[in-house]
Amino acid sequence: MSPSNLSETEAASRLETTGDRLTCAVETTLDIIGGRWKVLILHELLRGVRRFNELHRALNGVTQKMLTQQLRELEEAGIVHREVYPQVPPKVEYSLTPLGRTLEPILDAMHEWGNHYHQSKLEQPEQT
Amino acid sequence: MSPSNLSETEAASRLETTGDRLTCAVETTLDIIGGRWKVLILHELLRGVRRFNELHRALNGVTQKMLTQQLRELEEAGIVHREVYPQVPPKVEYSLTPLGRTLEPILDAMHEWGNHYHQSKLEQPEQT
DNA sequence: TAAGGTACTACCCAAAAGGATACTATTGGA
DNA sequence: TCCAATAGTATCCTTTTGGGTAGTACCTTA
Repeated sequence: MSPSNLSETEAASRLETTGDRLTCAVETTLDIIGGRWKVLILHELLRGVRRFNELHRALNGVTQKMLTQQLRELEEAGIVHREVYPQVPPKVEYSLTPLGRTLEPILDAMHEWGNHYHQSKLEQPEQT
Repeated sequence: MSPSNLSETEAASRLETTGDRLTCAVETTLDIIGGRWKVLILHELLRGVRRFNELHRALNGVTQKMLTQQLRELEEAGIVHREVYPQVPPKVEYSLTPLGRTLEPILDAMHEWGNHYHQSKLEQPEQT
């Protein structure tokens, strides 16, 4: 269960060759940012620290339950940091961890491709 | 409903400012590659043309139904091309369209980040 | 005394995604 | 004659995901 005598790089790259899921590293990324609200949360947090209700207002349409749920998943993945201030009324601040911030290039690339895609769809709406 | 008198770039960038989904371009990308098997299919097709059964064998564990479904969605999005040879037994070849090939940098970035993530998890398995 | 704000949980429900199994048409080969 | 191979459908079922509503604790303000 532990990495034992493997070096860390060996252990990490083994995830690439073990079993039959050859691109599981891509799927790992997808697992983490693939939720319904995750990229929107990430987008907000890339701009700075946010309180729960700030996120709730920024992500028009999200329910409290969903927001909590997605934040917990991101927290568990080590992407966001949750800072609770023991005061009343409660105050909780969410921010990106250093690891979370490394997602920025991917978000950017996806943003760019999304635009590129819309563009190409406008140029050639359908091509059977 | 039609782009009418907007230039294409104007129309495309409007998707960024209209409504409350500010990062919808990122979500567009996620919609397209976010399926359970999509990135694996993309990974295979980035290496070359594949027949249905070749994909079926390469994606260990996928059912025919799921494979067909995901391929149809990718085809509809203009990402993959489906070439049917009218012969018996049937022969169908799947390949990436030029648009599909533009996804490669994103897949690469996600692959790299996934490895980076595994790496960091090995270094710091948990940090409450 | 009552309402309001914050950051949640608990419970229930609907829809979507994913999957197992069986079936199809056609022809070549044993 | 019967089986295998290809590229699928069709039908049913389970799991996951997403969401709505209500309720909670505590303090401040009116």
